[in-house]
Amino acid sequence: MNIGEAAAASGVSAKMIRYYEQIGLVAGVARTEAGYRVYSTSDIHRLRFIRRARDLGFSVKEIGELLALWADRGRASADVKRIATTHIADLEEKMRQIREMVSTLRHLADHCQGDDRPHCPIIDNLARGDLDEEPQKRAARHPARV
Amino acid sequence: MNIGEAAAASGVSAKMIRYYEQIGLVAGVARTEAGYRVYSTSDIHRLRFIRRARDLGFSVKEIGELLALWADRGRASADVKRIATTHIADLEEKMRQIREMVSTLRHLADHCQGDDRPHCPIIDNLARGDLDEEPQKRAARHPARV
DNA sequence: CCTTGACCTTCCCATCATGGGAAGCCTCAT
DNA sequence: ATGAGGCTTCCCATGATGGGAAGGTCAAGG
Repeated sequence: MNIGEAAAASGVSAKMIRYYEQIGLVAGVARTEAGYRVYSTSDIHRLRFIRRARDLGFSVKEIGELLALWADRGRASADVKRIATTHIADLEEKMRQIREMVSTLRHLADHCQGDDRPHCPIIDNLARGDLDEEPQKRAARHPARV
Repeated sequence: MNIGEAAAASGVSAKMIRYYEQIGLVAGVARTEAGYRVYSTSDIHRLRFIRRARDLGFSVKEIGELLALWADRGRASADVKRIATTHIADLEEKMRQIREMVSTLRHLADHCQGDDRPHCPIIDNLARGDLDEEPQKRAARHPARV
């Protein structure tokens, strides 16, 4: 199987397949004499695993760990679960941040006339919004970019 | 005011202040003879506006538009509101995606024993999870990285 | 047998917002 | 005058992804 067919079969773009190979997420596969990459069905399975994990928002680093556990017949399911629950917590933290933004924004937008006059609570809030609602909240919020 | 003081006063790091200047979000400010940037209080206000907008998740591009509207005494509040509501919709879309991930993951994690045995529904799902629940859903999901 | 188009290869660049760090200059307090 | 700490510019890295160029390869049809 060519990389193009592998991409179609796995749902991972050819670009990304090469990238995953480069960063070591998938081992270098076989090559034809001309240098074309050749994929086996087990390579495809691995790529599908990766794609599914990406769809669930796992980082490449986490996927590497999951792949290792997948291959490890003597794994402890606790190790898998730990990765998953940590990831869930990350996602929930992001959701919390977004929810807070949305609630502030919606409140402001609801009070904006949205007509052709200049007065606008949204602009007002940005222009004189308090800088320091709760300092440590900001500090906690800052690292995680939304 | 030096850039360091401006950073402390605005909540925007010196690095980012220089960056915003470079991409034109803030105009080049005055300089001392030695080349040090000097900030006025109105510069600080602008930086605070930017920081507040960043905290609400606006992109740099959107902030540029908001800054222009802020400066425009003849603006229509409808223009501001449009930017805000579009942004709200973006955030809500992200939230929806994350929520879906979390719900899948939580379901899987709830059924994982988390002990020292290898059996694990999380790994099983990744390994043989359907690739194509709803193709167009995936397509819609893909562009927006979480 | 040769051409053509669709593939493949590598390499470089861009995104977006942010931080790290080096090399060198400036300023202020001692 | 000296040293600490600030400032300057410049380059690099992040994470996951796409775009595109230059050039090699393969298969099908004339």
